[in-house]
Amino acid sequence: MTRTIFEKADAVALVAEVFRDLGYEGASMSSITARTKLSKGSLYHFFPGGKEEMAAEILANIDAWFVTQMFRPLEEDEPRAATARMWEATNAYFRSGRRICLIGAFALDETRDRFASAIRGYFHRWIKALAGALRRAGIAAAEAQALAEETVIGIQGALMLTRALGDDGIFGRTLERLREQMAEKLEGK
Amino acid sequence: MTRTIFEKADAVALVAEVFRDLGYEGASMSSITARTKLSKGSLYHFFPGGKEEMAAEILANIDAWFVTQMFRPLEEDEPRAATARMWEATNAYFRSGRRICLIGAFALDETRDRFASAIRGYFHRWIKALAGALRRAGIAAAEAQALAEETVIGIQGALMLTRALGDDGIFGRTLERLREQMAEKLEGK
DNA sequence: AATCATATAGACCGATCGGTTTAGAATAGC
DNA sequence: GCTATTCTAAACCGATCGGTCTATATGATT
Repeated sequence: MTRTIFEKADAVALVAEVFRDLGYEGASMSSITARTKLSKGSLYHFFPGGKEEMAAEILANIDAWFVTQMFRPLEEDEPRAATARMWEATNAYFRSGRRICLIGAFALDETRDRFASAIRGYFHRWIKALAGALRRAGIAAAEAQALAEETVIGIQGALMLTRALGDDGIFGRTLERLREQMAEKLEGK
Repeated sequence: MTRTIFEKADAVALVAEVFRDLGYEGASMSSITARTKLSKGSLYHFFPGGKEEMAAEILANIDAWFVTQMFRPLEEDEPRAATARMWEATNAYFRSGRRICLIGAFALDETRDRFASAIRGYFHRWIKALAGALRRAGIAAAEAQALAEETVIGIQGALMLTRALGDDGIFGRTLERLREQMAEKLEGK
């Protein structure tokens, strides 16, 4: 019996890609084992709680990435540097639109109910952190909040339309438009 | 054996709501029969091809609604009246954000592969029809295309964020913002 | 080298999946 | 009012579902 060693972090990343492709309900244990090359034994060793635990850890893992790479910088760093970093992180994470937002996808069907607080927490913190940075950069509170919301809406909408049309260009030009729109408000203030 | 009579159109609408709630993979035949009160016999009478045929007919049905209520007016009617009608139709159809876009949701997982051309066709025609109306209203071709794309992105992003945060207000204020942004470009031109 | 904890492979389980079939009730045409 | 057709109900089917379990291989500890 040959044995391949995996780290749990690898398992989380591999299973995440399957959920990203197939969705929570669409990702069956057999499709997960087939795509990740992890046996059921390995999967249930890492995730005794099965699919639900896999998804929960994946969401936590994504959230943690955004917290360190994006939310905390927005909350703590110099706002113009932090927003610049946000655009880079967004483009990198979503691979120029070829990768969907798993947390957003989960929000659209009943998977949302299982992970409602994680989903809400992620988007709430993103918007709040961004609004905070914009406010610290001198934009009025209400306008900062609205701009932050518009920005996240635009990113999510662009990810969806990219997949729907199979057009990679959409994400890049949407990000560029949102970035310029934000830059104008930052300068104008 | 009591018998309840359904029209096929009713069946399409009932099953559509189940797909909307649970997603394509999440909607099992048993959950469909339970929620719609249609027996398997009835469902397979109306849709001999099973789930896939149900979903295909639902998508066609949604598409047809948008074609008559939104796309054709945008393509043929006076552009300002047609865009005004689009905002009303959008708000009505998505029930102020409480209803998701099933076609968009399908685009996010592998369900997309089954219905790729229907999904692409729907979004492509929406953007093209809207861009055409904007051009006829005097906006330059490139700007009209970009504005149409931005608008659809904003609508879809708002639908997603509404579900993710459970906040009904998002959709309404996003629609209002997009409408005003469009109005400015229509006036400015 | 022997021991032990950890990790992997895959057979196996009951439940549920999508789908088929059979039987019977309601309606339409005559 | 009879018959043919349409539609509904639910038992039933093999396949697949998520999940459990056993056996075994590996790496760390000694």
